[in-house]
Amino acid sequence: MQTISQLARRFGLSRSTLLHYSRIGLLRPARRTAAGYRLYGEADMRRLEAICRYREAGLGLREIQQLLDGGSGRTVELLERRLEELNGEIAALREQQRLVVALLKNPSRLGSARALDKAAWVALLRSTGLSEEDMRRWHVEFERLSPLGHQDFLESLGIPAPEIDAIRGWSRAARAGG
Amino acid sequence: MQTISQLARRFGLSRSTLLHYSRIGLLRPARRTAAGYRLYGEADMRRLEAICRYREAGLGLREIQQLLDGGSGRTVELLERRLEELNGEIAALREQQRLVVALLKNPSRLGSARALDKAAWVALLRSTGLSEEDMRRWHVEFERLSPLGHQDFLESLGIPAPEIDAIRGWSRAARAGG
DNA sequence: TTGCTCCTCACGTCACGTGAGGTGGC
DNA sequence: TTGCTCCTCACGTCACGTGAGGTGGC
Repeated sequence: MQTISQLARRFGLSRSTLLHYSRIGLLRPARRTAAGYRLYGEADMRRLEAICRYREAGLGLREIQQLLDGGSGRTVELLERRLEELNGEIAALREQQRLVVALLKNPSRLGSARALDKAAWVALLRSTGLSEEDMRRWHVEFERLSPLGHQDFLESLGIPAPEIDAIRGWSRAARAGG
Repeated sequence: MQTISQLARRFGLSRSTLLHYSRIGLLRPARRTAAGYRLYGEADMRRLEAICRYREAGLGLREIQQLLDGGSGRTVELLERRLEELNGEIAALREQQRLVVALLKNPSRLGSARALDKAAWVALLRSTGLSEEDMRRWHVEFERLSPLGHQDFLESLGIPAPEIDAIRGWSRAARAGG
């Protein structure tokens, strides 16, 4: 007979995994000591081996429980269903892969920020809770950290040159003054 | 301006998904009516488009929020990381597929582990008290003492060639490094 | 007034992980 | 007595789904 941590070590599992299996009734220890310590025996080890095999195949704990307790009548059926599930999951991940590659290849779709005009951008910032004063400070900070980036950004919004000059003007002034 | 259900229908999402995005601050409506109804505008729609694109690529909501709010500086980095994640996930599912097929092909393994395939061998070693780390060291030692014997042994377990190469690869590397 | 939409909690999902607070055993 | 192991709650994870109980708008 072995304690819960001994069994966990032997199978390369965590103690909390076995606690979990015990709670849900997937693997109940053969005995308990007077103090309530779980004691696992030979039959428990064999059951745990089977559990690990099915887990590695990606079956859910509830399915495994059905297989082990309800006889092996539905084993083949469950495994074949799992095989189809796996095909679907792999196909879905391949599709995601395709999308990520497409995004990496075509940077224009990366940021929708470039597509926003001034009004939309201001609305967006407001909708995230920024006040007029917050936006003013944001411009000042942008100008301080990256003057050229600030210029590019304002141009990308389609703001006319004189207004850009004005914005950058008071952004610099605020930094100097504050 | 549109209500939450109208926006959901337009994007093929559920109302509770948009409620969720609103709660976590990923997509906050531009306005609210006096009665508290959410009202979404143009900028919100553009943001939601971007959210959907990244979701289809499998990014987490927190990552998407960082991308949309924190600028596009880390976009490429995040997408490349996602690509690597996807490679790992697909490989893991393929391995599961292999295991399911093995179980279906060899019904004797469904019950108790009789044949010494990989799973049975690992279970055996584990039942003698070897941890994951112990087994790693055991492979390294085997590779050092008898590379060809190591190869033969792995083949006898029915392990596919790429996995054998991988195991022998890190076995050699560990020896060189340690 | 009837139906439909909207709102905000609050709990459930899946397989555990992570403390908190308390106790057994050498 | 010290240090280690064990125990049982109970909450967190991730992206929502699903009621419950109450209200706005045509």
